[in-house]
Amino acid sequence: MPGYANVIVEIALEKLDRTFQYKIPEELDGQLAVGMEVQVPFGRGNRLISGYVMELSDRTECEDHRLKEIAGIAPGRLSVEQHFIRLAAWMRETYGATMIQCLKTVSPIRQKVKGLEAKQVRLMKNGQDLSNCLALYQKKNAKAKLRLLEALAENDRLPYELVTKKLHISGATLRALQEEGVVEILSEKKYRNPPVPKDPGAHIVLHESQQAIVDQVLADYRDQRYGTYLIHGITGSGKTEVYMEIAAGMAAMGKQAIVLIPEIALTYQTVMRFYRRFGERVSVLHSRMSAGERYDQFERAKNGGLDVIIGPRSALFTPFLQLGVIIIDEEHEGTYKSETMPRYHARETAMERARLAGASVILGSATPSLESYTKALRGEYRLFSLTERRGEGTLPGVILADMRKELAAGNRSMFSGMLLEAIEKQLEKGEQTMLFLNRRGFAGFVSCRECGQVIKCPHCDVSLSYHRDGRLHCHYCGYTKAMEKKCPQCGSPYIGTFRAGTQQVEEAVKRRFPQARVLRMDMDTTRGKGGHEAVLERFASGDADILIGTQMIVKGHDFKNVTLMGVLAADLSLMVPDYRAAERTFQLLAQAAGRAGRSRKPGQVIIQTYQPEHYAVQAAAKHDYRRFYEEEMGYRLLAGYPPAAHMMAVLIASEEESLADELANLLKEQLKRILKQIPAECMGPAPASLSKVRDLYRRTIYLKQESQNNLADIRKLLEQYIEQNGQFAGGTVQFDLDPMQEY
DNA sequence: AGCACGCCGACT
DNA sequence: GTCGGCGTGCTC
Repeated sequence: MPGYANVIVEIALEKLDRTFQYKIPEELDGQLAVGMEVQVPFGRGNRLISGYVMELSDRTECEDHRLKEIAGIAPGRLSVEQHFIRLAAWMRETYGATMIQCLKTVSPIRQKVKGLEAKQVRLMKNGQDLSNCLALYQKKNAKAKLRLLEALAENDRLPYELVTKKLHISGATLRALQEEGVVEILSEKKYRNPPVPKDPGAHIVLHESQQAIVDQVLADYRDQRYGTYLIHGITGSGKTEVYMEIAAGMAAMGKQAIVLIPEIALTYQTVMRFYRRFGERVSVLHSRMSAGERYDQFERAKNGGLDVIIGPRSALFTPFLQLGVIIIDEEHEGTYKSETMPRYHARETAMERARLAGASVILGSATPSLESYTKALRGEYRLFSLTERRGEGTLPGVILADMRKELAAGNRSMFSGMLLEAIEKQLEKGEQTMLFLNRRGFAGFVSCRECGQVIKCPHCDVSLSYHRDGRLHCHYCGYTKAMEKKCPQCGSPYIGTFRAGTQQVEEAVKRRFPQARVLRMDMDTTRGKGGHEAVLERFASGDADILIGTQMIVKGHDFKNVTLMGVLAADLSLMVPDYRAAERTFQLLAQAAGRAGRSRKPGQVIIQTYQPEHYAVQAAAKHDYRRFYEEEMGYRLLAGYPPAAHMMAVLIASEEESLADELANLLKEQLKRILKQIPAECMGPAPASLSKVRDLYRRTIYLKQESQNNLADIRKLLEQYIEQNGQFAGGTVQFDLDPMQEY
């Protein structure tokens, strides 16, 4: 039996990102396990605080006499906590962050104190009393107290943070003042009501291909085969119904389901269907929820009050005691990757949680990520395909409009003749049109409007970006050259950065079709609560003939009367300097192409492009995922990009530009030494694509290696180096495994 | 975060 | 000298 336990203490301070070793007393021998909550004596006063067991061992690095004994096991301990501690440890190992950061991400327990309480300091004296106090402290030379009272005399309530940080009042001084009755420390609690469920009890009849998936997953689960399943289902093939039936099957066995969706606001319809099916037993988390509301829902989940939870990434950490399945809808979406530390991917983390809990994972998408599809082909995931549309809808016909020909024919407007004609007809028929402006990656890439050629980095096969210094830069390797005056391919002078926004499109449409009623949906028109839904409701109710928008209009909304989808600048996102550019483009186009004609009326899609021959455009137009996959995978294999290999971005940031460069070079030098032991391809340092953000100068280094473990080892060595080197105090270094975006 | 230690100026 | 206040650093 191990005699020692490494415990991480329950203190909301990141400086304590380490474990403390305790002796295990005889009476607790054999009762402790990793993840358990325990009471330990801590600090000089030996006050009892709670902590979590991180590790059990029978050896110690400390001299034995310095170690204290664990006082006892915390009451109300639960096995979920155990999973969460292990999950946090896995995240730290995989993505590189502090244990505290990982624990905070994973466990609502740690967040509750901070999230629920907004601490304030309030003055309790006024008038004569106050003057007396001030005089007294002046006499006693109590400078800190005086400083605080003067500040409070002007404003009798101040946030706790401000008092301790800006006014430099220590906790000890504040407590003394509270004892004297001069100030009061308030902690405000905020609770709000959970969302209200609506009309439960609807039932669904599944198509046999759908039923087959449900049966297989549930049968495997009953046989304790907890696998991962990828459902590749075209838009409208009824994936959501499959999810609901699997969740219902789990609920019947007393097991719970977590359903992850990319953005709650964009999948309102999906959420409503779950409400109708599960009523009180389902809860929805969304990003606008306060920490308190979220915590309430987690409590409900823990107490057995829920069968299903739906939410974004963070819903993955719902403390269900009998987790049966984790479902990830639109698994290819970039929002599943966290942009703050730890930079975890919800898909991978879901697998780990499922592994710990003994649960199944369902991934669903019309356009699976290359990562998932590759694993499915290798047999690591069970692959299901749903190839038929539910109901009467059929896949719309897709026409490509070659914008180079339009230009050659003298059409310099943003609409092809074909699209104008089609819109005209729609207006006559009284049917609705959506215009999708693919504006992802507005970054200043440079393209030729005659031949469609994009200027690329000779070393990296990504587009070069035009910077304000008038030169072209590669964000991966740092290569730079002067701006071209003519197209290097065809010599055309019509070369430049591409610019177009939804506003310009709206104006152009209004000019061309003054009689049409036009709605625009973008960041500007949807700002504020319920902005998306308001615009979509208006369009759905027939308030407008044409809806213009970016990404957000192609996701998850079914409009019965929309029979034309026009895609402007389809290839815009092909030119983003990112190895995932083609994948993103294909996903967006395929989604747009599946959007129109979702009722009895047949739909039509017109895609305007400067590169009609590009495989991402071609495959999307033909609704042919497999063709896209083969081409793209060939490219990834050739260039060594994920999923053919793993990649890690090292992000260096500093307020001082020279220091950012210095640190980047220092890391590169150290990397060169490390790479002698663990070989890997290394690119950079280079300025990040947004080389200055919020007054921070940013530099990047990229690493490629076949094994994820090797990258993790390199990261650990770099972390060690950074910790030992004092020069890194003026900057930050972050690591991002298999980044979803360029930096 | 909380607690003790040690430094520093003021006062008997 | 000594006392009280205040910043600093450590916590198995």
